[in-house]
Amino acid sequence: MKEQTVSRRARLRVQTSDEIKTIALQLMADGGPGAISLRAIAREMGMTAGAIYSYFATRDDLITTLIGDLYTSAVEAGESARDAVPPTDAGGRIMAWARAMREWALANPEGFRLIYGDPVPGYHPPEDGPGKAAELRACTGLLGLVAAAWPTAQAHRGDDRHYDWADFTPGLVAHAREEFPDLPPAALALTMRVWGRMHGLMALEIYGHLRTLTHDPASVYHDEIRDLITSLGLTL
Amino acid sequence: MKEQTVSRRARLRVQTSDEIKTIALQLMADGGPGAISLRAIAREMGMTAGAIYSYFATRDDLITTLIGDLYTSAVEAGESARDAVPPTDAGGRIMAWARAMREWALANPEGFRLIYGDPVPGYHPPEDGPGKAAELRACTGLLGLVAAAWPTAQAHRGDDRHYDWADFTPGLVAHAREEFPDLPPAALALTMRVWGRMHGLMALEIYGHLRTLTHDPASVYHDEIRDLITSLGLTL
DNA sequence: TGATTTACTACACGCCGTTCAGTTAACGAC
DNA sequence: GTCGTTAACTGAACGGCGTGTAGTAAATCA
Repeated sequence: MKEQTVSRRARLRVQTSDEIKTIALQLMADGGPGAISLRAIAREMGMTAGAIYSYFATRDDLITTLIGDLYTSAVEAGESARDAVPPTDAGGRIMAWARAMREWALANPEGFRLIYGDPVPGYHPPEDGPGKAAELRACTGLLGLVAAAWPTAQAHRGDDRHYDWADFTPGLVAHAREEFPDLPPAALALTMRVWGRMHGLMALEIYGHLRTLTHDPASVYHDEIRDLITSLGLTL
Repeated sequence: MKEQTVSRRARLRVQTSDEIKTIALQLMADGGPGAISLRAIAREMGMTAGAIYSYFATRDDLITTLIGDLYTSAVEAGESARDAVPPTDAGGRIMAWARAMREWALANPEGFRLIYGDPVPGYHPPEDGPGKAAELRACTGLLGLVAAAWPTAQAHRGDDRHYDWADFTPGLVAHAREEFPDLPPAALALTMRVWGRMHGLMALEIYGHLRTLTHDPASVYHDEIRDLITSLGLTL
């Protein structure tokens, strides 16, 4: 039973590590991202703050891990909503993704803030890491939605700037050309615009800037996504 | 010289208060919003932290004031860029506003974070106050841009939801109907969508989510705004 | 000139992240 | 089964934070 020997300690370690993350998420849920403090987590666990340093090198490390987990869960929400719509319905898949993302954000507003905002003064996300991996996965999802719309979107496009592969980072280019070999560079730019369009109203809503204006942000958002879909030459 | 008597003390007070705000903005500029601490400000001024409480009841009060100032400066940047374009060129005015906003955000990234993000753990903006006043002013600016586009935009609109005045907050409705009596409720929804569309890519860029994707976020943003303008039935 | 208001200091409280020497318990090898 | 090793954890400390409060000194007002 050599494979038994990796357990006990390791199992307890994973378990404790998960408990730290769970409590951190819970603290964040009621109290905002700023409520994530090593001391508060340790207090909740009946430990001292220093003990957490056995699991995470620093508080920012913990936050980076949390961001990765949250981002992954958001992307998975979008993916499964998208996959519930047949691939032939490109517009419907975009709407499904967009709605799922907004609903995830409304259900996890603090998570949204952690991913897209300033989680903590002084925190700066690392260039790589789980957060970036999840972001790339989200980009891939959006790129797929754009790819499905590309034939019709091309006809509806205005006089955009001409884009080269060199306008984008090598990592993204390699990834995109591997996943969708037929797409031109302009599709990457369009993907970012789609992302921005979904993100804008969502961010304003989550950060409370729409609350003082309208009682029905959902309708505004849905109209916006509908307009996005028709602007890609699709129907709903 | 009774009007003289309001000076000296009052003048020094205003001066000190301005110095506090200036130093706070400077601390924010190099160090992020989280670097705004009463102790750091006081240290920079050769005072103790407690002294600042003579000028601002709490740190959140100071931040609220800063947000008001910053937001006002952003809106003024947009307004003056817009006013440099003749009112007959509705599309050009939208582009001018959008470009000015993005340039302001790039020049004051920490200010943008302060206005639209989580400046500090635990800080929640008050429902009224200078920040909200500036936001209303920004809304008015956008509403004016939409109003100029409304005749053509109507023709290009899809099958949006029907909006009533009751879908919006009384304050906004009163303000909008006073400034632009001819606009229907749907124009308010469109204004929010325009706002969201400008905000989305800007927020992603400021928070660093585009940096790992493209070297030319400006072009993407400008294409997006161009598309927005044509979707309103305008030309550029 | 005397009373009062104001700006400010000094100090205290409890919070925070982080570090580190020391203790305890589990582990792997013999 | 015992022993050296390693990992988890404690407890105390350091410096920094926002926020109060008591007291002082100066400017203002009557």
